[in-house]
Parts: sequence; structure tokens; C-alpha cells
Amino acid sequence: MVPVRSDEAEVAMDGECSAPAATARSGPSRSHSEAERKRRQRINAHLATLRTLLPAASRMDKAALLGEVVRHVRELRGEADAAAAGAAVAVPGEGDEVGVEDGHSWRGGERTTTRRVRAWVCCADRPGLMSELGRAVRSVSARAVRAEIATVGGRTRSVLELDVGEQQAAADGEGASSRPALQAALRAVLLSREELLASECYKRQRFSGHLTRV
Amino acid sequence: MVPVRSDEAEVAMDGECSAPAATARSGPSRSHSEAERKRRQRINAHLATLRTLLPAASRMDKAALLGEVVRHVRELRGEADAAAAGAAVAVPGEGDEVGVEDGHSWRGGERTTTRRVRAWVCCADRPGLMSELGRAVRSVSARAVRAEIATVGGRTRSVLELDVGEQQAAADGEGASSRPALQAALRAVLLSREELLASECYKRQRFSGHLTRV
DNA sequence: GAGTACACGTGATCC
DNA sequence: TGGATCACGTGTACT
Repeated sequence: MVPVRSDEAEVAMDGECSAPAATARSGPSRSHSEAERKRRQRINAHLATLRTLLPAASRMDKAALLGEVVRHVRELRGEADAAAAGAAVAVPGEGDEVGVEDGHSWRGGERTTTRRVRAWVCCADRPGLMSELGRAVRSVSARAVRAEIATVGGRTRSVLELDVGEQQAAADGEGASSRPALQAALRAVLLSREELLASECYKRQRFSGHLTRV
Repeated sequence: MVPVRSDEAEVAMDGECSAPAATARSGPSRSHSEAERKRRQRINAHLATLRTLLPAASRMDKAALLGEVVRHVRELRGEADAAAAGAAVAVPGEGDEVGVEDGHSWRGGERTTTRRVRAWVCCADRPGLMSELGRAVRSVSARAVRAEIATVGGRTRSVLELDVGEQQAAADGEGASSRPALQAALRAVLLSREELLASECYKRQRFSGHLTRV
């Protein structure tokens, strides 16, 4: 199956020695083999480059590699877009809440293994909240790819972009996933001392400006 | 064993030359054409998908498309790394500061047009800061691709990932750029009312936890 | 042998 | 006419 990448950059000395079988048949202009070979090796060079760029794409057949590339481009592009969207709604709201949402399964179907999960927590700001969130994330063995935190008027909203493991993403189809566990962990963080320091100092004006187009 | 490529000695047996013995009719198992065709159309499907994904990649030949894909993957991958690094240092510090830093030119050379600029502002939190930052960014006609804001203990740190225009990125080589203008604009935001509301309420404990690994 | 995967040469087609 | 790009079928190698 896997071609183990043995042949590459073989320009080959094209000698005149052997009669090319076609004899006087000069029809297929004898250098379009070469032109085509050159073209192929340009394409394959780029393919090889992509192989080095993608983390786990070595030892994949050509089509799968391209599939992985598509996935990555969508994912990274999605991150950028999601970041913009996330920044737009990152303003902390009045009520406490936690949420977990599967990575957007790309409408064009084709790959639905979404390792990315977006989670958010909105609550009163307090010392130690960061560490608690970090612990919660680690408790479900996820990795924080990005964290966006907005704290204003004593209310804070954290939007976490998480990367659950490969096996976790593959284990469940579409629904389920480790969402409940994650949500529970985050809710625990929120409830741990919800009322404790709703101190007077944190009761401040909140400003109207959205974060859109910052 | 040895892959013995480029042995063009036997291109001979092709076409109608020899009368095909009766059995030869399905020599190359007739479904192999079909299998290969299927493979090709898998690859090309992914290629087409990439074409739709990339902004200006339509009407490009296959090799050039892949080149563009390589470029984009490098670019986006760099963004992701920068995002992680940014999150790690996003904790607001004691002193006010502004900074601007060119997008990292990817070590693997090949493309050095860096439209991406990273800017950060660290100062006391205050209402309206967001809007002022937004105005500053727009004043140098840049676009905020992502914004990460951490506010703790009344101190806030905003890290902005900016996209200066194409022409601006191309206009200057490596240094210069529109950095001074951007830096000046941000500094103006910082100085506008630096002392105004260092109100008693914002003098709170700061917690030690870094954002790393959140 | 069945299956898959690759490089190759070639005919078609469009500047 | 020639250069460039594509899809196709086929030979070959590895599992």
C-alpha cells in the first residue's frame, strides 16, 4: 500500500541508444514524455512539501494526504473565522452560563472527525479562575488551542478552543463525545464559589460597545 | 526488490503490433482502468475542494494550485503558533506598554510577504478602551484578524493580530512597514487618560497564575 | 490472485 | 506549429 517514498528526483539520462520502437513514428513528439514527466515531478514536489508540513501526514497515500490538507486548511481557516466571531460575542453577559459546542462540521461533508470543541464560561471574575479552568480542561484530557478572555465590570467571559484527542474525536459519531464531561467540569468551576465574592467592588458600569470590529 | 525505475528498454509491446493471442483480451484486468479512474477522481475531487477553499486559486493549473496551498498552510500554521504564544504571555503586567511586532517570516523562506502584524497594549482597564483600540487600528487601515483580551485586577492586556493591506505589506521590505504609525496610534490610546481613573476600586490583588496551558 | 498505489507514455485540447 | 495541461489506460511493485 504505502509507497515508502523510494523514488524521487530521477531525471534519468535519456539516451539515444535503443531504437524507440516507434521507429519513424515521430508522431508523439518524443519530448512530451519529458515535459509530462517534469510536470508530474513539480506536482509531486509540492505534494512532498505538504507531507513535511502536515504533522501526521507522512505515510499516507496521495489522495488521503490531500484530504488531510483540505481538513487542515478548513480547520485553520475556521479558527480564524471563529476567532473573529468569538471576539464579537466575547462580551460577558449578565447571567452565569457555561456552554460546549462541537467543532463546526463542515457542510461539505467529507470529514466529520472534529477534534475541535468550543467551550465558554461566563461568570463573575475572581482570582484563581484561570487555574480552575485549566484544571477543568485537563480533567477531560483536552488541550487548549486558544483562549480568549474578556473581563469587564467584574464579569468575565472565557472562550476556549479545545483540542480533544484524536481517539476521543474518532470514538463518537457526531453527538455524545466528551462534551458532558467537559460541561460538567466547567459547571463545577462555575458553581464552586458562585456567591462567594459578589463583592460590592465588582458592581460597576458595563459599557455598551461590542467587540465587533475591534 | 530494487525499484528499477527509468528502465525504458521495454516500451515496445504496445498497440496492435502483435496479434493478441486469444487469452490476452483481459490481460490488464479490465477493472484496473476503472480503479485507476476512481483514484484519479478522488485526488481531483480534493484538488477541486482546495480550489474552492483558496481565495484566488481558481483558474490555476494543478501545480500552481498546490504551491498556493503550501503557502497557505505555512501561513495559517504560523498564525496558530503565534496564537498559542500570544495566549501564553497575555497576562497583564504592572507597567503600561504598547508593542508592535512584524509577523514572523517563516524560516523556510519561499514567501516573506508578511501581512500579519502583532500588536499589544497593556494598561489600566477602562470603559471605552475597546472602541479606542478599534479606532486606532482603523486609523492605519488595518484589519483585526483576532483579538485576545485578558483583564485581571483592573489591568488589561490586549493582543491584536492585525492584517495590514496587501499593498502595505508589499511596499516595505522586512522593516519599516506601517509599524510607527500603528505604534503611535496605540500609544495615543494609552496616554489619552492614563491617570484618569486609577480608581480605588481597581486596586485589587493580582493572581499569580499564568495563562499558560489554560 | 485480488487489491491498491504509483509513474509512465500518449491522445486530446486550448492558447 | 509548438508549448502546456489534462485524463486515460497500462506496466509494475508492494501487501
